[in-house]
Amino acid sequence: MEEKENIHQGVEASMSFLETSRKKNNKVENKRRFSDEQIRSLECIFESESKLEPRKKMQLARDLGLQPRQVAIWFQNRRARWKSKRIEQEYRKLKVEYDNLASMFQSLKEEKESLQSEVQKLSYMVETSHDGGREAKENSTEDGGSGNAYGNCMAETKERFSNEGLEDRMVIYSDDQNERGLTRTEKVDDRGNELLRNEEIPLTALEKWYNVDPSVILDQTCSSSQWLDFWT
DNA sequence: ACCGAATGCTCAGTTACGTCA
DNA sequence: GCTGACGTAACTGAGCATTCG
Repeated sequence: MEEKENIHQGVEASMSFLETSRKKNNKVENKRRFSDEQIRSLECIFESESKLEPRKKMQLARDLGLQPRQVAIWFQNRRARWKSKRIEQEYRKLKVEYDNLASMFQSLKEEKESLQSEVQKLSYMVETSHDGGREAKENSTEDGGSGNAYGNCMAETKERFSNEGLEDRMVIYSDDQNERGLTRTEKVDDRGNELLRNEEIPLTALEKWYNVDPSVILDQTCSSSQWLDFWT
């Protein structure tokens, strides 16, 4: 009963619309909104099919007391509204994903910076201990060749490092258990062991694990800013 | 088979009206 | 009552597919 009244109301609205809709310049003079019932029916059909076949359009127009053109325009506008809503939803979803990635990138960036400064610190420590070795070697020649154990050890190691590959360096340490190793052991007892444990091993380990020179890592990570620029 | 006009549909963009705070 | 924002019915023009002579 109420439904029929609604449709009747809609039909009346549509009829008055048709009678008075067009005047000068083809402009709509008295635009009427569709009734709730008309909208409900249109929405109901739109849910199952967003495009209407011509026959269905005619039938629906008859049922709702509208012109087929009005039904076609309603579907057209409804598709447009649906599309803009969908674009809005997709935008929101992408924004959330972007924000998550951006914050993940930020924390990775901070972690990278802290690791870089740690590597720099370690490099500095290694460098200063190498310099200390050279000083020690110089001192040892001065006191007649008997020498400073730490200085000899470091000077020898440094020299080998500059001439040989990483694998060779590892062999040197294992070979030191032979006759040469013995003399070294004697000498190394006071300071050398501590040095190797605390400073040399971390460096060689670092080089072995990454198979690169730490200073190169620093240079590369700092300079390869193409993708970094993208984010910042 | 090919061509061009007519027709009908969709879409993006725009206009204009109705409603509401 | 006036006004600006907003939602929406309707229009416009372009592009595309189909039909028909």
